[in-house]
Amino acid sequence: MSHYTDPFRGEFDSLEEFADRVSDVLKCPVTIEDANHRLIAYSAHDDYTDPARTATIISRRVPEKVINSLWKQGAIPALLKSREPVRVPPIHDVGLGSRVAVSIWKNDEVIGFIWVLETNRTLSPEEMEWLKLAAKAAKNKVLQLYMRKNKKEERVQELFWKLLTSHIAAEDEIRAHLAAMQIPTAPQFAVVVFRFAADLIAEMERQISYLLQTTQQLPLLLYTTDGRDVILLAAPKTDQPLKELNAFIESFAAKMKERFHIHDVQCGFGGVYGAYRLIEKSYREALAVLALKEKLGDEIKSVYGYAQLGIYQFFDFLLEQKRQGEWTNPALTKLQSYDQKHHSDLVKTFETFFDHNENAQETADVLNVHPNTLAYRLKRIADIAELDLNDMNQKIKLYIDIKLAKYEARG
Amino acid sequence: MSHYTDPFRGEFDSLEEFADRVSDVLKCPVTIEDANHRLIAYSAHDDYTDPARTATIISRRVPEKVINSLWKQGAIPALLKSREPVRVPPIHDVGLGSRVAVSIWKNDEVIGFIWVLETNRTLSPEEMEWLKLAAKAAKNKVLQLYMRKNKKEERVQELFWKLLTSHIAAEDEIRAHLAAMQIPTAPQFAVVVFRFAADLIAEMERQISYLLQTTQQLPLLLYTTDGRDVILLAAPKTDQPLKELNAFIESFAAKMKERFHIHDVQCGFGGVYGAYRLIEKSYREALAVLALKEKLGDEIKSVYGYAQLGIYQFFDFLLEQKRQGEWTNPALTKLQSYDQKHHSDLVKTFETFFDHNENAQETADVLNVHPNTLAYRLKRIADIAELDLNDMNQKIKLYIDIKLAKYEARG
DNA sequence: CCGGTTTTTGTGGATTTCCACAAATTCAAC
DNA sequence: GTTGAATTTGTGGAAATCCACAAAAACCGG
Repeated sequence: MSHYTDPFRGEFDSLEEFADRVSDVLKCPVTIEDANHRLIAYSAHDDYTDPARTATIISRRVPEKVINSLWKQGAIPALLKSREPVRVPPIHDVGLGSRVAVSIWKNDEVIGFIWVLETNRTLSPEEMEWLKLAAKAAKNKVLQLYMRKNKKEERVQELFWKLLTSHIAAEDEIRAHLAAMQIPTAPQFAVVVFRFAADLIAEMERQISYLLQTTQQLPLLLYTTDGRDVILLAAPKTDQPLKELNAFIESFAAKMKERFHIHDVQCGFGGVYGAYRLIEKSYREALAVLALKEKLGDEIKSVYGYAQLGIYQFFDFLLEQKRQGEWTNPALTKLQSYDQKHHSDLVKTFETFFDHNENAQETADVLNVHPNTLAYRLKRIADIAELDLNDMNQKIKLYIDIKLAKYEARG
Repeated sequence: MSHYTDPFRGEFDSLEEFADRVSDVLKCPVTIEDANHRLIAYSAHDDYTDPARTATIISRRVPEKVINSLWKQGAIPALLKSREPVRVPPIHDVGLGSRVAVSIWKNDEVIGFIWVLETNRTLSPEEMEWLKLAAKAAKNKVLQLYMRKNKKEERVQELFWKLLTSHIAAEDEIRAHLAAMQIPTAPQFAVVVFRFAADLIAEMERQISYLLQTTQQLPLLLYTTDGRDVILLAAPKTDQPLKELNAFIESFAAKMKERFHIHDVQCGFGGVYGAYRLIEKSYREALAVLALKEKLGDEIKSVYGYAQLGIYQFFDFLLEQKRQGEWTNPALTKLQSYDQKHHSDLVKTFETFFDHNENAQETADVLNVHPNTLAYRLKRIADIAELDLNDMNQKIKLYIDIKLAKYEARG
């Protein structure tokens, strides 16, 4: 244990062997992860591990909730900033015992981590120094994996683009390709597109990739980028795929903001399908959502899925129709001219009423008027526009025409 | 007063003179009407007339409510069947005193009526015979008017067709033509089309024309026919034109049924416009309503106006889109397959719910289920289709897709 | 036929809506 | 300014909705 010997010098056949060596030296269980918290290797001769480590080994990746708490607690940010070992106090919530970690660097990029679980002892400062040496020694081995993975990823991305552009039509062929690349199949999937404010630079892409890799909410089969867009093939597991996808997107956006201070992420996803040849359709739909968001802004702020676009799905068609034919809604025209003449807000009232699901209370609150006022205005609208408020059909038409007018104005 | 003199032999300059003569002979006020109850002439030297006669003379036509009661009471049907005079007892509701009437015939067609108001005397049988002679004597004079009017009508119809087909574009020119034919202008109008079960034969056309002529609910500017269709240019007077038009159509259909036993009359009307060049558009819209009715049947049974078609206005367009693109609503698909598998009625439930304006009570009644059942099903629908029941947008989309599927199935 | 799930119906009470009417306020035009 | 119409707000009671819970009833696979 003198400071001029490097216990990690020499060749190791595998990272497993290396992990065992580190474990031997430090007399603690050791795990080695890549930059995305995927398990690369772990020491085998340990009598005790905490639940977090067990789970990591079982699933070959660090559980998301553990990663989350390590972010919150500050360990991961620290590891990403410095080459010094970091001690993490126990976090009982997620079954994490006390441990020490160090990041593995290649130039100025983190490519992995070594974790040392302090089972019933505490590493001495000297041992901490050794850990630093271990991180340096691990670099080359980890890098090899990293390179190999990147190579594979390139080929996979190429396949993804073929799917996104419908360059392979035969379902069998697609299945074969996926199998060859060890990409799991899934009964249903959808294309998700995140669109950032500017073209993606390497640094940012790494952060995004990191976030996606560590997400375990829903399996991500394929991944690629295109200018400002990050494109994913996500495979929801339950029979409520839309909920899953929405939750995933919300959490992704939240993490982007909180960890990397990146706001301004738009997102859309297409239909959930079960046939691979429909990937292209799902992609088109995802792009359609984003295009609509650009136009409509707030109107559909919290909508991500094409399926949830509702009537906006066919707004492009309608607008085209409207522009070529003489499409007028006399009812709307009357209301508009009434509004103009009397400085009233009938159109907006109706729109808001429908925006809030015909809920009187809610609408009145939003408009800052008495519920009776709302009722009065609706009656007025019915009179002026000769609209039968009991006829959903007519109401829908008016609503669509109002939205369409807005859409047209911006479009 | 002997039976071998005809007091109406000889020449009369005008029908007015003739009316006076009849009045002199029978010692009662006399009015002469054409087949459509328009006033042609009336005797002048009368000291007493009842309110019905006064109104007739003022407006130069028999008030509609009087016509109605004469139909109900049976006088007009009798006059149309026989050449014998008919005595009508007083009908106080409409200000009608006791009177005797006879129809004026040309071949086997009624071309007018002579009315004799029995002010303070009752016609004797012999006087009734004289009245028959008067009817015969009036024939030629009335016929002249009738011919002249028909000639004019032909030219007017020609003009109407020009308008219906947009053969005259300049507003001024149209206005000039109308003025030349003494057709009143109107600030707003719409094209109404009645479509009968079969091509119109002369007899039926006469009945229709009669009904339209005697309608005073709303001014009818122009009239023509085309195969099974009767085409009108109607000019609503109020600022609730749709209500007027609907009422007119309902009452027309009711009278058709009740007086002439003609069912199976479809009807549609186009938009209400103020510019003559839009007559063609209104006509196209009226035809669109009829075409949709053919397809959708019950769905829009009680809708006549294009404006009230609501979402169906753009169904043709949507259908086209649906057919060429891959337009699927996964939510609907899921519901349908659920229905199939479990023999349930989720789609129909949702549709009915919306058909009845999202009214729980009403819908439950129509479906013959407990309101709680309805609530349960809706929650189930939300789960299965991943539909947010608080999001009007999504609900509308589903509703439209349901209707569109129906429409497609029939179209 | 059983056992479990899904669906339907029932109950009761808190909450909300609906409606009619009236008072107060605003607005516009004379 | 005044006047009258249009609009907003307030009030109260009947009706409807919402919700949670529970008991039936129907359905389904073994």
